[in-house]
Amino acid sequence: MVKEKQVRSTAAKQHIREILSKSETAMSQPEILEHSEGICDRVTIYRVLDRLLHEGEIHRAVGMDGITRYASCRQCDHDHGHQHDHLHFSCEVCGEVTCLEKVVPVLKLPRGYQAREASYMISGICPDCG
Amino acid sequence: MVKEKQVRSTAAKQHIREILSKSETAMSQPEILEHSEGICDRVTIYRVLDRLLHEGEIHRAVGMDGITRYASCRQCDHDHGHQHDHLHFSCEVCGEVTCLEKVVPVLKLPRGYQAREASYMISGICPDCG
DNA sequence: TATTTCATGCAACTCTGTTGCATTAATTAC
DNA sequence: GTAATTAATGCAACAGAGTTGCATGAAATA
Repeated sequence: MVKEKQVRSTAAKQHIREILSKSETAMSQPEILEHSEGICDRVTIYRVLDRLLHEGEIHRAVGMDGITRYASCRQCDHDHGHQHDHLHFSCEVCGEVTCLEKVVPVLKLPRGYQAREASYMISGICPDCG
Repeated sequence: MVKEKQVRSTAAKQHIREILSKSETAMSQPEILEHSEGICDRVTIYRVLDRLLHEGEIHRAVGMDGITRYASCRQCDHDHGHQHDHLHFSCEVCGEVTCLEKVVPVLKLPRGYQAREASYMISGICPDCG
């Protein structure tokens, strides 16, 4: 019998969830920290993000700069396997990373490879900066 | 008149180029350092990789771990714009990142976005570890 | 061979992300 | 409501990728 770790609702978690759900762009830990008004430590932010990630409330994408950014799940299809395989765009001018939830790359993984997580990132110039 | 910076051939550059061309997988700076037999400093490796990247000899992909890995250009199509938009697979067991040069994701970037570099990464379990 | 200019080594640094541990707070059972 | 349980937090310290400044060394060119 495996004991499931119970999910606890805390102030930090609610706060971070709200920051992400209000954001138009995917946010990194430092960006979240800026908007958190000192509600918690930066380590806590990392840990809350991990939990939200595992609980399926948010997804992440790694930018060309190697920084992980998080975004809440919106248009993703929870009924069909809960995939977050849409494209992300990283602007080289303003630095913002945007979820392009409607753009889902099509590909065929060769035999033998088992996919668990995808990160599709294109960097360039976004409409606002172009 | 803009003076082009001349391309110089050095021992470190040749060595690193050879390491990458012999590798079956995309390599990070620490991995290259391990195979470099102390031929040069780790900072030099970063700088050489930057040069090879700009000269179009190699391409890079950022893994889910946020680490940048480099691979030499082989099957990429130099005659048609020199794109390195193939898929990369990051194994969660052995940690290796492989170029799947034959798998090129198909997508349509929305109007207004200008692409300059792409990084398509799927993590999971590779055929050797599955 | 001398000159020019690029490449290298070294040290120090920045930044993202992680870990250990003692303390605090949310659940649960009573 | 209160005590017991266990997860969450804060803090400090750490790890590792990647960068920068500067003096030195080594290609390429004439």
